[in-house]
Amino acid sequence: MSKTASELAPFARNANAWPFEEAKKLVARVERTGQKQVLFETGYGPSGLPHIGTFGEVARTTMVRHAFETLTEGRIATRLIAFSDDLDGLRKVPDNIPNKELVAAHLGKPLTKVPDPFGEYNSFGEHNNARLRAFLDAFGFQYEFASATHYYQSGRFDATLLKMLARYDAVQNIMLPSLRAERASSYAPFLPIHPRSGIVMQVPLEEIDSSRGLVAWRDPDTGERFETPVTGGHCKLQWKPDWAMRWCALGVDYEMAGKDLIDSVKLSSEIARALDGTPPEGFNYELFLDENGQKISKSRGNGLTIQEWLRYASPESLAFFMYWKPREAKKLYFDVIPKAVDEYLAFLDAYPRQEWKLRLGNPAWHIHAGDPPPPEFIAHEGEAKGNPAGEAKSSPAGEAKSSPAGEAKRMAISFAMLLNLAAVANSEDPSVLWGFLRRYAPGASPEKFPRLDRMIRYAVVYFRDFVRPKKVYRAADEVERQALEKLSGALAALPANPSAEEVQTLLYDVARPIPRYQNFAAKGAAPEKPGVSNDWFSMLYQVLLGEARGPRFGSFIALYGVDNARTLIADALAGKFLADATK
RNA sequence: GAGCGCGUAGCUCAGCCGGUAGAGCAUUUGACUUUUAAUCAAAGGGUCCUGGGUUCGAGUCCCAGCGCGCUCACCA
Repeated sequence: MSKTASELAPFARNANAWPFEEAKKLVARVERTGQKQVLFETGYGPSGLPHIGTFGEVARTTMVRHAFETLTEGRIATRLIAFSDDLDGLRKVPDNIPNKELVAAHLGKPLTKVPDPFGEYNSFGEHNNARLRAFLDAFGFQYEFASATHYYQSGRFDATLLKMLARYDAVQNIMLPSLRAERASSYAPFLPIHPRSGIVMQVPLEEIDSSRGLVAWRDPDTGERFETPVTGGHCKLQWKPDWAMRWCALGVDYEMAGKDLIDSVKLSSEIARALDGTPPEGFNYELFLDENGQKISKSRGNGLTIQEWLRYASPESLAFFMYWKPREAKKLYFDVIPKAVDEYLAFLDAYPRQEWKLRLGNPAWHIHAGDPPPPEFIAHEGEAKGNPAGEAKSSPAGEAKSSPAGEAKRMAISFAMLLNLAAVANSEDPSVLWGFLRRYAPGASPEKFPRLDRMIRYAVVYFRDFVRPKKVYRAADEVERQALEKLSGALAALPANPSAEEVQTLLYDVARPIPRYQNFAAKGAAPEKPGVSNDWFSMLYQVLLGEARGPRFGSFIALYGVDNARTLIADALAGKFLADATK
């Protein structure tokens, strides 16, 4: 299944999947500079609890990183740092925290100086950092964490900070034209941290003394004058200069950013050049939109949270969503989940059959760092082939016949199909869905198909939250009511655990004497034994399941359980579903 | 105003390095289970936004235009 690095590299050089296109920019950079290491960066703002965009940025950056390693056959070391801007001043109290008043008393201070409202860490900043790391760790991302506070205070930025002070005018010449006159008059790239209050000050600078490495400013309240070194964590930088300084000080080679930051990247890049640095490679991905085409924002709470996605589908499907068309504005809301799941599965399914050229363009390759798991599929007719883990692995791409001769027809179960099944079965019980699947492939089981089992569990949750509320039930009229009551009674009289056939026969027998459902044109119908029309079954679906169509009803009841079915009938007749529908 | 993106079947979209327009859903028809879900088979349906250009050949590349959407221009 796998190829050695040197065998893979030629394919990688011809690959045009976007992570490779990005990685090629880095290869060119490395060839230009002769550097032996490449540094990737992703950054996190101070408001910073991890969210779906955080996942996307790290996942995408990781894909580029892996593509780069493939291109260079692992000869160039790579690192990814997750940089937290925890020295930024806290601008407002977040809504979603306890002890707001405790935090409010520290507005304006660096996050690492604000007490932790959750009482778990030394500071709010450290709390957020811990959350970020836990989040990234949960997905198994490989990264090194970096704290702005720590980096500033350790002196790691000092040399670059001093350089920026020396190039103060150049930086201002870049920044000022981008600002409105009003803001420009007071703008300074250095934000001194007030030696007494600890607040990150946004004040005009009275003096720039690069020989002594400090800036002079005045407290706007008291008028007191202070001189503050730009080094050692006594000054924070404004955002765009900060970004530039960090790139230069750390030697960042790659950082991607959303399209809303295009102008910022441009300005920061200019500043980086003014510091004799080379801005990183990178690209601008599109923002996600909500169902109405609006930008997703944490404050507005529109769109989809990562927790919500993961309630309905796997992390891999989310990674697929992030891989797919990063430059196009995509809507991110519940409806896209089933499609993302199914497309991911389709790519996973195709992977073993593909040649390497195609494999390197297959999202599954990028999502799984070059080693996608084998697809699961169940087989029709009698024996389901178990999961072909070994089988798929041992069959090389080029010669992979779709299936050995005589093997039953294989079928990948899609999320859409499971949702359909859940809808018609009206069930949140995974074992009911498994029951339906076993009718198709008797050998199938959760043990043999763990991923399918997981998907079924996701599907029933999705069904419960999104599909079931859309069901349209109708009320039974008098004839229908009597028929259903009769059916319920007849079901009760059946022996325990009836077969699907028995129930199906019962259904016909119950309907046969009812004039509305008689059909003399039916196959095998006779005057003394009328056939049963479709209307009977249609009524069952509409009244009991809220669907226009449904499963073979005898099979359904046999799987669903006679008692459950009788409860279903009772509830329907009691108008329970109607009441729910009008809510 | 600037930047980014989009415009292909009724709907949602795919179309990689130019080579006879595709899928899913929807619609219609058929197969199968005592007629009904899933599944399978088939059919209908397109001025690829418009106009130029390059080319033997353009949905695809280039230019211009039209329409739509988003982002930025205060802070990160």
